[in-house]
This record gives sequence, structure tokens and C-alpha cells, in this order.
Amino acid sequence: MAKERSGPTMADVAREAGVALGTVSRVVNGEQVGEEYKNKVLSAIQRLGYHYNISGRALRTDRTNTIAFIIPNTINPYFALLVHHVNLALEKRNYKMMLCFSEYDQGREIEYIQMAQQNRVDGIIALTYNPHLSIPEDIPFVTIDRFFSVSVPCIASDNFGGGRMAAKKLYELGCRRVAFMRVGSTLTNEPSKRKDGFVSACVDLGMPFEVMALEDGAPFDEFVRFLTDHMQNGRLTFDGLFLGTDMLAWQICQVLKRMGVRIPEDVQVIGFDGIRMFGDQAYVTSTIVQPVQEIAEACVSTVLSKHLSNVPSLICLPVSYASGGTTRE
Amino acid sequence: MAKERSGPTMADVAREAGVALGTVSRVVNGEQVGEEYKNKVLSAIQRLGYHYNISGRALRTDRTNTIAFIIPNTINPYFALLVHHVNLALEKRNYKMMLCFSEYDQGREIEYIQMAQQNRVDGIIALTYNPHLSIPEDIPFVTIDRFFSVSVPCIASDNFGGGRMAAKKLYELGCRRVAFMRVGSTLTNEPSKRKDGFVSACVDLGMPFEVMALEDGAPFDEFVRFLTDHMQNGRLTFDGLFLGTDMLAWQICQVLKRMGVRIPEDVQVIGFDGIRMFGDQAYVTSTIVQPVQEIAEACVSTVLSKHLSNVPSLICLPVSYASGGTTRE
DNA sequence: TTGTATGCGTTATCAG
DNA sequence: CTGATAACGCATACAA
Repeated sequence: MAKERSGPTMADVAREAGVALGTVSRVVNGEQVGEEYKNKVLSAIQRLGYHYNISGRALRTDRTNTIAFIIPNTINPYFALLVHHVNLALEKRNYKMMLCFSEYDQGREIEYIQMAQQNRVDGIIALTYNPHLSIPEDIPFVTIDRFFSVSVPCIASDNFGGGRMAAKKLYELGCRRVAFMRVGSTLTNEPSKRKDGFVSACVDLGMPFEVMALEDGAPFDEFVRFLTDHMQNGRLTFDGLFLGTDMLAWQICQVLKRMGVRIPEDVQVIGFDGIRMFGDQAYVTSTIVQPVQEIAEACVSTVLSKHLSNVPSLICLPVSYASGGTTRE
Repeated sequence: MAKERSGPTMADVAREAGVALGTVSRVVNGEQVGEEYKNKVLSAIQRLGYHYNISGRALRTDRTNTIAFIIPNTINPYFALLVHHVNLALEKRNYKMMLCFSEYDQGREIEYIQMAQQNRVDGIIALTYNPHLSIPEDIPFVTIDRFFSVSVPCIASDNFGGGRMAAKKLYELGCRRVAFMRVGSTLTNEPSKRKDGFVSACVDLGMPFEVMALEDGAPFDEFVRFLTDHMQNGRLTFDGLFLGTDMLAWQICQVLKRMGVRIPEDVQVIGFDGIRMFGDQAYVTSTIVQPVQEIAEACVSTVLSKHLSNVPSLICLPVSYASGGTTRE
């Protein structure tokens, strides 16, 4: 087989520079090398346009400086933000990110885990909704928002605290009768605690509330019906709503506007995630903001320091509140 | 050096199965192998939990089945969409995507191109604003929205046609005095043609128009001043606006609302890109939609078929119009 | 400090 | 159709 596109090798550089192969390797890896040797090698590299072959290095060292990040997609702005910050955190540590889009598909998730193993990645970070995902034991594995077992660290924001925060905020802003709505009630993951926190605070405050959870496949219309069922004399019987995600909050706001309900005058709305228009403009709705950068940092430092087995199995990061025009401030 | 995490190798599988190394390789690669040998190998792979090492293969074959995709970030929803579709197009062809975020930084772009070469990727797709980017010759290279030279294929949507389409649409919808606004006038790339197309159609239609382009670093306030300068008796002297991007369209809409201008009653607004809320919900503004999937397909098929040097140096894909509530329909 | 030589896991060539 | 074996480019232990 003719060696086609493949450029010059270390041996070529060594020959060109009149030094030994090992010396070239040492220069490339920034080890201690005599000044004149170093210069000879560097100029030879320049002349030949040498780029070192990462496969050769990986094969030899069995380390790739790569972390696989499994995530449904990049279209959802929250995922996009996560990808951004995880990449930054990895880059800072001189690691590369191998991005894997599961598209919410279990088969793809499994394939990607295999691929990650083939690529001998140094660790895997995964955000998955797959209830039966089997996690490889021989490779550092960290999850976001899903607790699997004590041996698999889970990073999440303080969903329970966020739920409480939403309820308290609505109360402070004058709400006296509220509701929580979410979609996807089957899988119990960390975000499920948003409801628990909300309910807990409502009880503490003595604030009447209702909960409306839609099964995963259920039609969105059921939310609409829920809302119309709670209209009396053209007015909504709630004066505050907390939604499981910003996207749902936005969708519900659209519905309410069509029903003639004014936001935030008639009903105040709080979502969860902290999504901004175009990624960095105004918040789409008033929201409980997830500390995405901190989550990314925690994922990366955890997956990389896994050889210390003293990492906590659940890391919970504090959230904050931000106004986005759907509450009265 | 102790071989640490590294799992079983083909040699281990061969020993376990009682066959030769080459036979294992042939099974793994799906080549013709006797049925009983094949079964022995497959069950040995199962027993040992073998994963083939992609570095070994890459080293031997000098092919990685990987394309590098260089893009500023994933926070901008248009980029996020592009990433999504490029990945899908690659996956369909059994290629992997190595994603590189330039963060609009020229140094990073250069580093990533080097890294791509180290990784021996089979090609590079880049969306860059770097005016002096030097493009490697020894590797298939495709750009989005930037024409470098005839030897570097450029994929773009029909920006000129999109500009014309916007003008005609505004005219059809009753506008008689319009303006075009954009940011970043220094670099002449394909999107610059949006203005040219718009102007051309305005001239054809005999519709009076103004153009307002902001230099890259200039403060956004200048747009605000431009708009306030065009108020007469509390009314905007334009009844139609075309903006260089959806993000700018959205920003301008915010400004106009604060000024008491009603959209679309007083002024109709059209953006460019086709950004949707949360990636897949309603359009953020009325807009000229870029055919993102087709762009991604074109990038991938072009970068992979580069060995045929008969690819066109500029591929221009048709855009479409979509209403997003900022026009009267 | 520098040179030499070996092997990482794989594919491909060549005999059998 | 299968078995044996030689590279691929690199890092590193060891010798000089």
C-alpha cells in the first residue's frame, strides 16, 4: 500500500536534522534537550511541515487526552450551553472533547459508549434519559442530572432548592394560588425534584397549589385543557405558575396569551434552566437559572480526578433566580 | 510501563478463540471468514469484552473517518443548528465529527487546524471570520459563507436572493419605505450579499430605502440613534425593516417596542437565518430561512468527494421565507 | 544529554 | 480460506 497523504514522520525529521529519532520525540514533547539539537530539530520540522501523528502517540501511551460527552443534541439551547462550557473546561486542562449526539436514542447511546471505548477516551460525561443504560466499569463515568449508583458520580443543580425558590419567589411577588406543570413524569431523575421542592415550599407557606404532570408521549393539548378548566369568568384561577423547564414556560405563555390571559399582570410565570434569547441576550422567561459553567467544571474535574475514588456520588450546585419579564418586579 | 487500563487485544482474542490474529481482524472488519471460525471469534470477543483500538487501525491505515468542523461556538442557535445537521450528515456516511470551537479567536482557529492535521482527519469544514486564515493544501477543506479561492469550495445559502426576497416580501405586504440594517461591515463574505440583493430589489420595485451598517466594534446605541432620528410625530418613517440576522431583528424589535412602535402594525420586520425558539418551536421573527440541512449535506458531500477535483468552488443553496409574527400575514 | 531498539494494536501481504 | 509476519509512527527503557 502506497503511503498516500501521510506527511513526514519523526524519522524523516531526524534524518533531516541529523539527530536521532528519540531526540525529535523529546523536542516535540517539550522535554529537556540541548539548545543546538533543539534548534536543528525545530527548523527541520519547519522545513518538512511536520505534524506529529496522534494515533502513534495514543497507541504507544494508551492515553488520548480526550473525554467523550454524550448529550441528546445541540439544538436545545440548554444542551448547547452545556456543550460550550464543558468544552471550555476541558480545553483549559488540555483535553479534547469527543461530542456524541444521542438524539434521545438508546441505541445511539450504546453505540457511542462503545465508540468511546474504541477510541480509548480517558472518561465519559453523559446526559441521558435512558433508564436502563449500562455503564462501563473500566472507564471514569460521570452523569448529569441522573443518579445511577454511588459508584457513578452525578452532577446536578440544586433542583429541590430551585423548586423551593420558585414557590417562595411567586409568594413574595404576591401570588396566593399557584400550579406546577411539567412533562415527562416516568423517569425519576434529579430534575424531578423541582416539583418536590416547589410542593414543600408551598406547604410551608400555606399556599394552595396544584400539580399537573404530563406523561412523556402525551399530547400537549392536555395542558391546554388543564388551563381552560381552571378559567372562571374569563380569569385564570391561578395567579402564579411554575414550569419544569423554560421551554415549557414559554409554550404555556403562548397558550395563555391566546386565551387572553395577561402575563405578568394576571398570572406570573417562572421556568427553569436559565435560557437566554440567542444564547446570550435576555432571559426568555423569568426563571431559575442553572449554574451551567459550574456544572461543566464539576463534570470535568470529577471525571478527570476519578482515580481518587473519594469523589462524592452526588454533587449539587446552587441555582439562582432571574427575571425575564413574566413576573412583576 | 505497565499497561494499565488497556483492555484485551486482537492477539488475546485470537488466543482465546484458538485462531490466528489475522482471522480476528477479518471478522472484526466484516470480511469473508468461514462460519465456524467467525463464531469462535465472536464468542471470544464476547467473553473477553474486546473493543478494537481505533488508534492501532488509524496508525496502520492512515485513515480516521473523521472530519473536523471549525465553528465559533454552539451558543448561537444558528451555529448549533449547523452542528446538528453536519453531524447527522457525517453519521449517515459513517464518519465522525471532530468539533472545534474557535470562539471567534484566530489563534484558536490556527491551533485547531494543526490539531486536525495531527489527528489525520480526512477533511476540514470551517465557518470562520478570520480574514487571513491560511488554508492547508494537503487536506480537503470546505468553508461556509466565506469564499477564499477557487481551490477552496465555499458553501453558502443564496444570500443575494434572500435579500431580494425580503424586499419583495415587504413590498407585497404593503411596505413603501424601508431600511436595511446590519452589523459587521468590514469583512466581505457571502452574507454581505444580503444587502446587495435587498438594494437591487428595492431599486427594481422603485421602493425608497436606506442602509445602515455598523462597524464590527461599534456600540449598539448607534442603531438606536438611527431609529430615533427617523421618528416623526411619534411614528417611524419606515414601514418595513430588513435586518442582517434574526438576532439583530429581535434586538431591533425590542428597541422599537420600547419606543412605542408597534410590530407589525406600524412597521414590519424581517430577519435572516431562520432561528426558532428553543431550536424547534416558532420562528423568533419573520425571516429568510437558510437551508441548514442542505448546507450541511453539501459541506459533507463536498469535503468527502474532494478527490474529484471537479467540485464547484461556490455552491449556493436556495432560501425561503417564513412568517414569525413580525409581519402582517 | 543523546542514541538505539523495542513494542503498542492493527492491517495487509504473502505463503500455505 | 487461514496462518504467520512485517510495517505504521511514536514513547521510553536502556545503553552509550
